[in-house]
Amino acid sequence: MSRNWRSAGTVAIGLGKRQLAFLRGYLDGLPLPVLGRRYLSVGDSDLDLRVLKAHLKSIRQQVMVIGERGGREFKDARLLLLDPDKLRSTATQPMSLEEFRQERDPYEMYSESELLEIYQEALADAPPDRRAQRNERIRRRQVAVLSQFEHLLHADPSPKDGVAGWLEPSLASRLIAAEIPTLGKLVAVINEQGYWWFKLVPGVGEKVARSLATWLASPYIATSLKTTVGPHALKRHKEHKKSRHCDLDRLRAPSSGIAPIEAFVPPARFAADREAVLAWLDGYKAKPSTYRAYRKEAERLVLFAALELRKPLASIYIEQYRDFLDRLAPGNTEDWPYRIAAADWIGEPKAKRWTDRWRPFTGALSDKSRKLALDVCRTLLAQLAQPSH
DNA sequence: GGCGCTCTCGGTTAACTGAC
DNA sequence: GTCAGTTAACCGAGAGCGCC
Repeated sequence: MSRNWRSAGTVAIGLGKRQLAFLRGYLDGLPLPVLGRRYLSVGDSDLDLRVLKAHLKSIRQQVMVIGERGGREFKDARLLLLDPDKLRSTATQPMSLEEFRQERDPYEMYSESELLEIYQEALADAPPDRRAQRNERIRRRQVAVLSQFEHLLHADPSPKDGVAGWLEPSLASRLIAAEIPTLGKLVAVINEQGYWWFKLVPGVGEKVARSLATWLASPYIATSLKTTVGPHALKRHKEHKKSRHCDLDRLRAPSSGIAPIEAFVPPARFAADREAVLAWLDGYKAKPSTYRAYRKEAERLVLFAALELRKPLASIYIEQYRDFLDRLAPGNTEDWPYRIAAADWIGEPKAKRWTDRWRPFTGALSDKSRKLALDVCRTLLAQLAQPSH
């Protein structure tokens, strides 16, 4: 029975108290069928020894994974992989009284009480069996390690935890190979890349990726991590498009403060400008092409006014924006009097609006584009200046 | 996993409309 | 006819996605 993520139906480790009790009983020498009935609730049809051994192997593997959560202090976890039968069979049993009699008193010269006294003296004088003592020490350490695992079972995940401490081993190793070593990094990568993040991880497919994202988004995990994957990473693009407003929840501004207008958080005194522009844009929603073109231009103007001039729209001149557009170019560092570097205004072409890579511009504008931009902005400023606004 | 078609996006340009 | 404002279409690139 394979217990990888495909057959188990889960990517996360799902060990509980019952499984630990199963392992503890095994280490104590109880027969597997007894443990299976008592702790795993397996039916008689599953009492096949091979099935039970597979359960045992799976539990041991998961215990090793959980041991990763404990770091160095659980370096003894590998002791749990030792076969308890071997630990017992190597222990030398003391000679019985009858065997002692045949060896030391074959002709029955001693009375029962005398023989018993000699026997006890011989046992006390016998050299210690070092292997038996070592095995006994290992057994005690096994029990101690198992007790410590009880505590780890209830540990909350943290962003710094390694993926190897929480996920199925082969999955964890693939994430680590893809330079995703921690749960925090995993959430960040999923949010950055979106639903198709798993394309970055060879050997991880859509089904597993979805399962992983769902696990990370579960309330308990999200609360523990203090971060979670966004709704965009849980659904394919077309499915998500039906509820596109959700995108706005996760739009995040880079450190410069630049963000799509829907997510832009301006200083309080400019909040009214942003609202007025959004209201103006609403008037064009029935005309998608116009809405898109106007949003682009209005967005740039609002960001420029709030982040560079730090003035409300009502007090800026269109010439100031013209000067900004004239200077804007990817390599312009010398002839650049503004607060935010030109490079921070310019992003990758085709970057999605809801990613951190998005910027208002993708390069210097052509003459025609500058003219269109200024025309749209002039119209916007004129309409905002009207009394109704 | 590879391939190829489709979709989406930002930038750009051209066409359309109405006022003068 | 000219101009400003508005709208639609096109382009190129990348991502999405189905099929094999």
